[in-house]
Amino acid sequence: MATIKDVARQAGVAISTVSAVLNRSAPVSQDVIDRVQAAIAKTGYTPHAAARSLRSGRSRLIGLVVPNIANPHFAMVAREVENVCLRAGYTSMVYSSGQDPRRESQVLTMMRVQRVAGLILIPTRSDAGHGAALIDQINVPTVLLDMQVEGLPFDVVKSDNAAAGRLAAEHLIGLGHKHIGMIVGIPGLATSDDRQLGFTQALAQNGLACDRSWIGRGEFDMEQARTAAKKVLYAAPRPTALVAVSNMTTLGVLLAARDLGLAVPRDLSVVGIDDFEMAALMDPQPTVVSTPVREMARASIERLLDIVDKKNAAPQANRIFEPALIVRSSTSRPPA
Amino acid sequence: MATIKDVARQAGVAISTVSAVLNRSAPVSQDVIDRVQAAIAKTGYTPHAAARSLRSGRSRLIGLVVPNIANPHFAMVAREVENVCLRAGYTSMVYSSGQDPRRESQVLTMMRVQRVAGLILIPTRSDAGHGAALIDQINVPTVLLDMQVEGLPFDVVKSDNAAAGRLAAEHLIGLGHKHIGMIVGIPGLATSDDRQLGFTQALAQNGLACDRSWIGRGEFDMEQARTAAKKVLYAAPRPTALVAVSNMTTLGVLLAARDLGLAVPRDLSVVGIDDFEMAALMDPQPTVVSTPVREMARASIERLLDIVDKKNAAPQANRIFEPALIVRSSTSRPPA
DNA sequence: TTTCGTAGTCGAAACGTTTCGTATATTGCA
DNA sequence: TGCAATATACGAAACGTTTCGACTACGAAA
Repeated sequence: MATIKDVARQAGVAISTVSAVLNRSAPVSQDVIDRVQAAIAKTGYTPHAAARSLRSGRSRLIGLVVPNIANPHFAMVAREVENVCLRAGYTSMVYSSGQDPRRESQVLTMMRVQRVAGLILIPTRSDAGHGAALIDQINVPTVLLDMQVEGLPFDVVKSDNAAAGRLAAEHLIGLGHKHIGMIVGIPGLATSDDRQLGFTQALAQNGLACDRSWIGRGEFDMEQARTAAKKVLYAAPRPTALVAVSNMTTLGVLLAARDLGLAVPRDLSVVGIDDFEMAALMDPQPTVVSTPVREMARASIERLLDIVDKKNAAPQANRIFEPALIVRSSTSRPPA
Repeated sequence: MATIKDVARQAGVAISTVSAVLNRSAPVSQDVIDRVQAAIAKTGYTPHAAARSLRSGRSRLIGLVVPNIANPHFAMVAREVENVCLRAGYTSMVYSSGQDPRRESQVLTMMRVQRVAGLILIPTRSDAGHGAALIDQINVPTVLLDMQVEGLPFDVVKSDNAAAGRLAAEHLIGLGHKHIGMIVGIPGLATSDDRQLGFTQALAQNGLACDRSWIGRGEFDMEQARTAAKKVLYAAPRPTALVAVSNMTTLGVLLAARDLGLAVPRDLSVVGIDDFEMAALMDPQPTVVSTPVREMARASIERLLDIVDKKNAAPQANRIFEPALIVRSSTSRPPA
């Protein structure tokens, strides 16, 4: 492949001059600019990112770590990040942590090997212990997406998760449900914990108790949520409504209801947190607390690039987005 | 950050010896190995991918270009590729072409700048003209996924698209439909063309004509497919069944039917090509010709790594996977 | 006319590795 | 005991850039 040296020879100028043209880093006469550009075209020169980043110490690579790229929710995040990066002359690099701290660590190492200039991280845990583990694995500007991690001093872009849980519960309470359960995710993960907290608070404020057996642990996975929901639905008395902590959880709950021959919403109301692109074509069409995924993704990458480009490196207040209830057909008044 | 130099100093050996330990590229005594490893642990050394790839001329980066990472179908592909790469010590880099040749070209340039060691490409067009344009943009081992491109000498991993179209049509014919239309994608794109070809052949073999007004162009996009399908469904006589060329197209068709107040499958049967993970929770549950996405993705990355690692660089016969019909509730006999 | 500042260009060093030829120590064998 | 062969370790060059100090012209100010 042609190198900057070939371009320089072809244009009859010094290597450093070509570099100056390429980076607009020093004044160059129009004549030379033209010759260099002609030489670039003629040689088919493509800059060598590795050489560039080795010498300059800056990589123009952005790492994105999501729980699972195959989950449409996170795929959407990846798409937004990709778009912003491409426009800004950065290259993004997406990897899945699989919600597993060990794999997360492996992925972070890879990101370090690649010397990414910045990181957007959806963490696998949010407790202080995990924060302590993460802190010496991360040595670049980072924005946390979806939740805070205790002990990590990075900017956070998230939605108001407690509000989401509250909204879901209040909707069901408003419909007259008294026996409301929830399928949560992984304890120690703020998205799950906060949503559960809001849920519990809403129940308490309305004088409702939540039986322990009505809380199931679904691990953000469809099949696990399905199993957990079935267990909850075997409880006596059986809850008449269930809140699902995430999109995959919602699918699991819906399948569990079907497994048990329960009609939604007649026998069981379900409200999910996080919306589905295909909601209109689902059966039932899920009532959902939706979160502005794209806006959040965009906010996080834009904030990150600001920091990386030194436009505004000072840590800022967390960006917190408001969730919104979307009522569809998976909820109704409880059976008489 | 610690460099190999720091490790060498700490271990009291030469830089080249550390390198030999790191890469097992020369015999080193056990004593030295131990000292080097201790030094690595102590200094927290992380290799510098850019320096490594600059010097060695090999990057251990794999590029993946898909139409749209936000489409769950392609997100699944990305996930498989990611997994295989991680296990093999490679790093993958996913980008979306947006089905737009200009953006595809931009993405390919980026991949060249990054000096990827190999490429998995789902092309935006498959005609000879596009092949000619691509050939001088690609200078690394490449595997084409989903379809061939005329004039490109690369290995191909795809499904039997004509068979998919045939399967879809034959299912509808078997149910007794006489008026069958199809919403296709972009002409000049083999996935679409071949599926349409199989579809047309099946009709012809069964003595059925396909009115031109029953073919709509949906561009692999939900909204465009919706519009195209509505137009087709305004035709007189209106088709009693529609085949949709892709997953997004199927969604568009289903929405179009709903827009026009047509019940599926009572008033209109629909069979899609490519399955949905959430099929069980859809209304109607789509009858579909499914394609082994994950297996294809895995086959393509494994083949690519074989080539890149020089294990087997000779071009091989295309890998062609067989599609399968999955009958659900979006198809039935035509209205009397 | 001299001096100074500035636009334009150049050359060489440096970034962190790998690679390869060379040097040294150790072993096996005559 | 001596010598070839082998096993280890080393040093320096090179990969393709960016960066920075130095040099040359030339026009403006004194």
